[in-house]
Amino acid sequence: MDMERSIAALNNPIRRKILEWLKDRANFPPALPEHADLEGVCVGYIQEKAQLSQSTVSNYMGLLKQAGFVTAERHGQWTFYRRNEDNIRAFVAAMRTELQHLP
Amino acid sequence: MDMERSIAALNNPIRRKILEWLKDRANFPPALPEHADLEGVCVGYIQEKAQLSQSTVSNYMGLLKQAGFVTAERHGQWTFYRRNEDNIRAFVAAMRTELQHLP
DNA sequence: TCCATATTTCGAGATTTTTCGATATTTAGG
DNA sequence: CCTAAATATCGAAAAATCTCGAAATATGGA
Repeated sequence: MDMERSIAALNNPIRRKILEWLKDRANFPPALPEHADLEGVCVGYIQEKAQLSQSTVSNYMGLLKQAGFVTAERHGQWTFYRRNEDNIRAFVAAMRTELQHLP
Repeated sequence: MDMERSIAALNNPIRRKILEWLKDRANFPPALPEHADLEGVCVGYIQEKAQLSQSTVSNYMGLLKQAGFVTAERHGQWTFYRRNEDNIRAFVAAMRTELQHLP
């Protein structure tokens, strides 16, 4: 759990938005039929919503991945990103422990 | 609750350390007798622990204050900073709500 | 093999953040 | 009023981040 890297990854409103969008696949266009069974969302769909250049979004996803908030899975030409709920929970817990003055 | 400003304020290891130090007055030198009844810690003591220039620490405390994590109280020449536990709790809760995928 | 598509990586200019020393401000005390 | 002490503010250089377009890589299909 690298707090430094995690907080840096969250220190950007679009990156935080992406994490929120990924809570629900329905926030993105329907998957292609051949991807129907796959978890996660491909970069192109995320880019479309983020309204940023493709390379910027790829960079963003790399930062979120390094921070452990998402995992990436390649399927053919596509990379599917999805939230890593365990790591996200662990980060929230760590923040709470570090910030809050617990008795 | 300005998440943008709050996260930016936390996006620095020394600023986070300062918030941790402020959990316990005992992390700093004993207060002067005439300050014995006052909550909070003066900038000089924080600077001593942070090992950064006076202006940097003053700037840091300003950022933490703007984010709502601390409050400042002037007493004579001194400014005493202390944690705002309510706001810190509120921020942790907001982070949890924003990040975690709650059912 | 060649091409099209999806994504990553690279290089660079623009912007923001960091951090400092110098200066200004505030207050206490003589 | 004058000085000293604590803190805040200002201005600037260095470092980091943001964001893009171009180029490189990976994959699937004709």
